[in-house]
Amino acid sequence: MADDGAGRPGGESLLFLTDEQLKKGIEAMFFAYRGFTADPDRILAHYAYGRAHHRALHFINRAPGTTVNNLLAILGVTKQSLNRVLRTLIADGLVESRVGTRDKRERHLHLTDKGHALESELSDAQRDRLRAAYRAAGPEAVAGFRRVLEAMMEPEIRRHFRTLREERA
Amino acid sequence: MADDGAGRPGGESLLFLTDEQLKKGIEAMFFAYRGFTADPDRILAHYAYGRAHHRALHFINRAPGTTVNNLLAILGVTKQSLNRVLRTLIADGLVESRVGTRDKRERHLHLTDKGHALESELSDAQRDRLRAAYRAAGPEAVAGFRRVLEAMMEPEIRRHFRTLREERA
DNA sequence: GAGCTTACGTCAGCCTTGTTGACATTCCAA
DNA sequence: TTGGAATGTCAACAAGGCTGACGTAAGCTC
Repeated sequence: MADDGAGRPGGESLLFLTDEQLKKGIEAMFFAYRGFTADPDRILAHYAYGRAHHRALHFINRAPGTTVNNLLAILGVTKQSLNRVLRTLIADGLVESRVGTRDKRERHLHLTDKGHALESELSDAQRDRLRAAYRAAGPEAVAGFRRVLEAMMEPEIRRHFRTLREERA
Repeated sequence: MADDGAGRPGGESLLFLTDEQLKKGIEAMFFAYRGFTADPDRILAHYAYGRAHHRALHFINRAPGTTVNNLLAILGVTKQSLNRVLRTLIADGLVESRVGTRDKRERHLHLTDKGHALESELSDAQRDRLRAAYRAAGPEAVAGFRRVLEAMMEPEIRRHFRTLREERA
């Protein structure tokens, strides 16, 4: 460790950029992500669903009426992969697929009541963990957390992410 | 900027705990984690390895001479799953497995030169992304980022994580 | 020294979730 | 009318999780 010592004027301490600090950050991401998914994973196991189902439910809930192609782009998977998940969700009555009115090739996806119920259950668990973490870390930490996460995204996704934020303010 | 209004004495703004803010946090974690793994994933594809190999290389590098059981606990997978990965890494000459001296039942894992080379390649790419994100967000954001991530981990892992930190200061 | 426990490896089989490639259908738009 | 876009589906495959069972060597305990 050591090197790049104190805070110089105009250039704050760069200790947070040492390889050691960066490696700790990498590990923190790994471990935190595991914690982040642990609660929903436990719940999903009861229903014989997986993370892929959770993600689909989440984003359909966030953008009701979204098209399959849209969802594909957000989730970053192939249509075959998404279709498998979507098929079971539709068959199980959690998701409804409506043929588009303007463009009948498109399918607009909506959660049913049952779908909302599961989405809420998953969402509640995950929010509880995040809320606890936010509370423990404090509001300034949360702002920093969000800034770093945003900077870590692929540029195209970041644009999308920011768009979503504005829409919902 | 934006949200979380003023700081009241003793009890700062709690706007960062609204469901909407929490959902944005959840999405940020999802998208950021994808960015976080994107570069190593691309590199791994060249070598026909996957994320599991990366994780093994990372933690063996971090704790040279670690035992299989140790690694199992950190990675949170079964020994069968780890073994599959370890076997290929050993067969390909990236990892060396040495019989323990004190306890001959244990295998102590080390990276070979070749192993170090790949680990560095992966690590460099991932650190570059994190470094760029840190730089963009600033040192205070980084501190907050780390605090939230730590608070998000499972308690047992958090203890382990903090132990590692102390050892390396 | 006998017997239990631990650490590790391995075989077999299963699941989820990702991938490619090929192909059919529907329907908008030029 | 025809090309291309959006969607769905089939088949096959791979990575990387999992469980269960079994074997071996080594350490520990009585």
